[in-house]
Amino acid sequence: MSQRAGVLELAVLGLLHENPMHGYELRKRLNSVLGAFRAFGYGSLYPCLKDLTARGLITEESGPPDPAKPLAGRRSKIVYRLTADGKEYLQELLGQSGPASWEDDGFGVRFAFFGLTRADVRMRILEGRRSRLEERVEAFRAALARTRERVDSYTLELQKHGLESVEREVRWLNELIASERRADAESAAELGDAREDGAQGRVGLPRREI
Amino acid sequence: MSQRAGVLELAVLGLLHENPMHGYELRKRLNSVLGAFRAFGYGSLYPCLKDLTARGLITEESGPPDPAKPLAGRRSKIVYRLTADGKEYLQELLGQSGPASWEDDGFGVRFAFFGLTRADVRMRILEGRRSRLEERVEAFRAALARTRERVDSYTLELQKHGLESVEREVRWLNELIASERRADAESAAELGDAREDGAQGRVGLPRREI
DNA sequence: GTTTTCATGTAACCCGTTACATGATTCA
DNA sequence: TGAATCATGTAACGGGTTACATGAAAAC
Repeated sequence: MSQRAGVLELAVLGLLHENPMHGYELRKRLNSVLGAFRAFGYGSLYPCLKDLTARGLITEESGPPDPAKPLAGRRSKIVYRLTADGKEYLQELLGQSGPASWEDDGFGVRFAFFGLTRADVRMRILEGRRSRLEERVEAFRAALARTRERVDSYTLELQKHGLESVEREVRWLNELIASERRADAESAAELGDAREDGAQGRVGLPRREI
Repeated sequence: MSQRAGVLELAVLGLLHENPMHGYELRKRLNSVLGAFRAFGYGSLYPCLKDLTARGLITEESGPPDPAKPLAGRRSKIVYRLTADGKEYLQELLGQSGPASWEDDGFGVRFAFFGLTRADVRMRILEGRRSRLEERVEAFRAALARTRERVDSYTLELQKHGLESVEREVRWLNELIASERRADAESAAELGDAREDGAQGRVGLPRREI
């Protein structure tokens, strides 16, 4: 149980945790938050919502009584809301930090909800991804060294671009990890020693201007 | 007909065009050439080979004719080789330049075989991908402008990293396109005006040292 | 009053994955 | 001799896409 991964499922629960929404809006938020990483269509979303409803993790509510239009509340929209069980389940998902959370599929979504994730789990995921990417860099380097002559310029160019992309992400992760460590140290200092580890919501990013 | 996309199929045909191989080696080449972009397992590869064989696009050959091969021994089980039909079909696939060739899935493989692709098709694919990415940049920018306040630092950082990644690929594409144009112009000049357009194998990349 | 966007679905399909299973060869 | 790698498969499943279908509200 609880082993059905489903990037979409996590994303839906995570977004609904912020606030209740209806399907259409959910999908937009989904594709804007996750941006380049994944794009879901209605064909995936609505069945997923049905499923989550059936499992009691979310509820379907007919549209809210419109304050501007008191009479004859239009019920066309269906607003989905996390149940208590849903919150619990989400928290359980966010507590996991296996390979699924740092592979290409999955990492983006997990990262997007780092704000709801325990600091130690965040760290494990970041480090997991980094070492995953480092493996990949290694493989790339090996491939470049191996094929050096036989391969045409296009393949070569593709591999170089790939390598640089991965290296870039590694640097990004390094910054993030350093940032997390810094924030950890700071909050430890501030709180004397009585700090509790499970604190949520703390964000220790470089914080350049938006 | 010929509408079954299949990244894997194209990759297999493309690799077998270079030289015949057996499955295991094919898979390694696959994952080294395509590197970060995709990773196939045997569970996909062998059924695909079966299918291609059934369609007469490749042939299965049992081990090499001469058993006396002590040095450089590569005694393998089943060697797959492109048939004439297979070559034709590959060429047909490489002639197409629809969305499938510039979406995330597909572009990498198409690019890897640009050496076998007509110059005009290459250009259409590069430009197609660029405009696809530019749409995405636009979407990102809009998202960043829209959510500016409501979103936590992690989501923001994710979006920024995503945006930068895409912008980086756009720059890469710009270089490639410029390079192709340059090469086009050069070969036109060299050949007077009698140049034929369908020339293959010309590669006009920046050509820094390997 | 017509087009666009919002909004909700469904059914079929597809490409590939996961997990499993097996044996042959090479290397320590 | 035993472990690692090479080498070839298969069955079941799965998460998501595509294409289709529908209708209400908003914008023009």
